[in-house]
Amino acid sequence: MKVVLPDSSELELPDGASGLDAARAIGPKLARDSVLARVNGHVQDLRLPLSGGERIELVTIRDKDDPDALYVLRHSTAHLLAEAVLRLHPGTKIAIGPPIADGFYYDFEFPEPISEEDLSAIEAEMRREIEEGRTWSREEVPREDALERFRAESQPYKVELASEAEPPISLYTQGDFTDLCRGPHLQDTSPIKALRLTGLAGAYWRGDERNTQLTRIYGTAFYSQADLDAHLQRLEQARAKDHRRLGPQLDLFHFDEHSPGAALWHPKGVALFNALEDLRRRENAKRGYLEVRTPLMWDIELWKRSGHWEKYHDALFLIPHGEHTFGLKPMNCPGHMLLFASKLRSYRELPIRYAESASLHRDEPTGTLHGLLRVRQMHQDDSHVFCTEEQIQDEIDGMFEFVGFLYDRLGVRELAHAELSTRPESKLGTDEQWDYTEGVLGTALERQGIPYRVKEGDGAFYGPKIDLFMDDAMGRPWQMGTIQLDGQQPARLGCKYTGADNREHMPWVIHRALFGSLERFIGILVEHYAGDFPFWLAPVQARVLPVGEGHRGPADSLRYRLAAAGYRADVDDRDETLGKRIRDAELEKIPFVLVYGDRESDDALAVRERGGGQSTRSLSELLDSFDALAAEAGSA
RNA sequence: GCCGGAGUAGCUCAGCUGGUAGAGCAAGCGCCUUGUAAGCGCUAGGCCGUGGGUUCGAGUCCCGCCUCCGGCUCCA
Repeated sequence: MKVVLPDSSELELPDGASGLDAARAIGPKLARDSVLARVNGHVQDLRLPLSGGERIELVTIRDKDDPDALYVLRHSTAHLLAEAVLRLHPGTKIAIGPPIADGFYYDFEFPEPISEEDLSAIEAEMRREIEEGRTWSREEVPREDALERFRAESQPYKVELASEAEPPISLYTQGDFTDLCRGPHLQDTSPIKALRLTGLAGAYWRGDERNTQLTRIYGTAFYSQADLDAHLQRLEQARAKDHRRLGPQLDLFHFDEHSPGAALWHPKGVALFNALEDLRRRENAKRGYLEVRTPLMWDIELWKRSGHWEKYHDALFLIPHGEHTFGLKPMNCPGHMLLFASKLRSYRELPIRYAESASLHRDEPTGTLHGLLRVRQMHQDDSHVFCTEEQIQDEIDGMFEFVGFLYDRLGVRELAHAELSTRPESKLGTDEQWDYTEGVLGTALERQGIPYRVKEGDGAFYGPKIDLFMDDAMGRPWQMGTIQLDGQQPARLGCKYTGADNREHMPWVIHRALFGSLERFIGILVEHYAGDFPFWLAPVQARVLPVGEGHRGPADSLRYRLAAAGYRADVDDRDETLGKRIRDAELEKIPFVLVYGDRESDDALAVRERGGGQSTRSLSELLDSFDALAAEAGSA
């Protein structure tokens, strides 16, 4: 048979030859260095037979940045981990051990609990295995053989997996350790040049909290020590962008243990917050949104009527009050429904777009709080659009235009990806309604070309939704904006309008938040810019530094004239050297520093830009450039 | 909520096997009178997260709780 190589040449091989045989036919070095075969674009274990006509590519240890090459390396390292764990902790039950984005993990049920201190011994054992050398062999067996084997070894999780796996069932063995595994795997341990166990965590079997909690060990591996070092350095750099570190450091906000999950916003943080709020308010107004305010606290009877109580009452902060119980609102929708329903509406009024950014409270589980990214008190740029069925598509399209506008202004478009969630098991409404609404959202996403995946059954109980996500500095995804269609809640809360046919109709409601939680959005912005905000967002846009004591008066006057022109400016007149104050301004990432001494006047200001560029400009020139910078960011 | 880890001065951290708590930066005061990324000196500052226990004696050992960190689950 013949197979096709990447350079389009053909290679003649005996029938049934494997990827490894192909490598051998080309050269001994290639055979030694190959880690997997890519056959017609799909990864395949080197040991598996090829078929005539296939396009094959051999991935080697030199392809050290190839994701597939890293996957196979880490997958094999995970097997070494399991071998080491079984040797050091006999009686451990092994579950699954896949490669993941930056490494691998393996889930175990240990006979005795282990702690992080045990990891170094396990890691040393893995190193010993590599030093000794291990070769992987692959075999395919009937299901019954696999079941028997894992029963004999008292490995219940493997028995469960083997009983569900698609035949042929493949087993990989290195040393005296055999694992049920689809592969592919390395030929032997020699390419594993650097490894590290990075962490320990609880993880539920099959991701279901009703199941046993297993112990997950995380690790990573590379083809060279330098690559591991570079990886660890990248992590260090990402940690330096952590908003939980930068926030207090830049004097934006902090948290106090007496109100977990609720930020204390400092003046500079509020400046940032308000810059976003101003943008939101201005752009909402341009698009016909009407700002409203509804109560913070409601009798829980309202949540029972809206349908939220049944599913979400655990997350409500409750306040007993006489015969009644009130709850802090976790969302604005019922209030907006009541506002709409407060009088008879005509189809001529639609669409009505209510917007509100009130404080919302949700009693999130303790273990889930995470700086500004997961809080208990937050503010959404929330809105509810009441419209007819014919208006839905236009409204949705308008929202996506709005999202694109905001992302471009804030420079975060490339961070965004989306999910479309369809009908859940427990839901309100008929299948026909769900067919329609899911279709509308899917169409809108495709028109916008936003990358997305479908999550079957993950919709809200009242309608399908689109969730917009962004990744933090560590690469963890967070849900930001959301757009949800709702044909149920308006009915429950008595929303209706009179149509052109003079009959009563139910409006559709589109729930939407584009930033999502302002808190979370600011957290992402801080990490994205590492605190180096664009001029229009910077909490302090300009700082005036009087050279000597005698320059305090003119420096103050300059600062107030900048403020009068609408810019956030302050003065640093501490008794410190100029060099020290410039250094501090740089560390605070202030875009403009104005040194003011004997040589300066309104006609000649000494301007230093963030990072060090210096120039001399008149005050009016400076204000012109401020105006230009602000306008560029959509702030005008 | 679950698993593992951590909590010492405003911040970053040191404090070995139990014996009366330390540094740098920041702060206050003084000197210097400053020209584009750290001037010098002095001073002050700590229910060692919190409640209990063991001990002659606990920052240090044990238990509960709180908060935070890494994950898991959840997230209208």
